[in-house]
Amino acid sequence: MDANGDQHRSDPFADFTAISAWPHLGPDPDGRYFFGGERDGAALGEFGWSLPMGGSGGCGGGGGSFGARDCFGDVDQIIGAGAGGGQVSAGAGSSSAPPPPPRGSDAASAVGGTAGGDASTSNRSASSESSEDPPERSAASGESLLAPEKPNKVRKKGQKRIKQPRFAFMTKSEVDHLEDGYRWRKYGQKAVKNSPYPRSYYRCTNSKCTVKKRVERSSEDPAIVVTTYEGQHCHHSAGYLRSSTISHEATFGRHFAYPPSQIYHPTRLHVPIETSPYNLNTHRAPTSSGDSQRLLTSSGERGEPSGVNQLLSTEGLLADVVPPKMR
DNA sequence: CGTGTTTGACCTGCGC
DNA sequence: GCGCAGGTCAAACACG
Repeated sequence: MDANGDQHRSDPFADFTAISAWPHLGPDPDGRYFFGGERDGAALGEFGWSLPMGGSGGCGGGGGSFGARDCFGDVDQIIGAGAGGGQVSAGAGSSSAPPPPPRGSDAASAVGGTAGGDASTSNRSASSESSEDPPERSAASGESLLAPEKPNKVRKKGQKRIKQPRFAFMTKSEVDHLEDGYRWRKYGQKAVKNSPYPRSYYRCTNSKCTVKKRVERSSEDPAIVVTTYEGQHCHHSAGYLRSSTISHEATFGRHFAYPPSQIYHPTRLHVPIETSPYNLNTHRAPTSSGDSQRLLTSSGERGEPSGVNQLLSTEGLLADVVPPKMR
């Protein structure tokens, strides 16, 4: 509507510049939150994530750069050793190679990862709101994991929806919905203004988990998929395990309980993928700084072709809870 | 039958 | 207050 506010309005991440919900996280000099170093890993961990952060050490940098820690370096392999270059290896890397078991779980677990437990509660339905999923009470602890209140018509008037911690990253991929070990249920799709590509909304299928994610393609580069996660998983990726007798959670670590079918299935994740930092403020990967490249190189020179996601680096801009005003 | 997707309608926040 | 766009709901539908 307001042509003026189009930019802002269409910017799904415009509000990512708020205060951190995590005490151990701090803003970059420019006030933004990037994943870098252990603090970032911690942040991701709190999301129940162990995103590859690039090569080991030394990658941390000033504003915008995100350092990669060893713990995440391992993850790099998992997601896929970068083929270097920073540009997509369309068709490059053979995609059949199964990713090595993630070992970065220690970092994540150290952070608590999903251990936070009641980090999030269900907001899926009015019913869940009533009984066994009491509103978030961890806010007091500073985690700001506020109750995922029913964000719809059922929600009482005046009650504002509270944003949950979010982070985003962009990935070069042919597929929109990247596997991350969790089960997601698509609950909506909307056309995005100024973009020919729709935005899809997913919710974790775990009834007690309120994590959501939005997936959309960059209007600037259709090859790039921007994934935004919101909230924290209050469970492990057990959803997949139901169909698997193999506990990858036990094998790979809590944060990488990938189902065999997802990890090794050549037809599901064979598309070369490259994930790069995503500046939620600028909607761009900080390619100019070369951070991505460096990270990519540091983690990708293993030369291991990856059939799975090539998560080169993640500068998921940590977004976090912003003043309860978005809805 | 259970689970997931599609899609139009509806709600909400925000700028004007 | 209005209108737009983002976000969500929920019925219908598809699929294994």
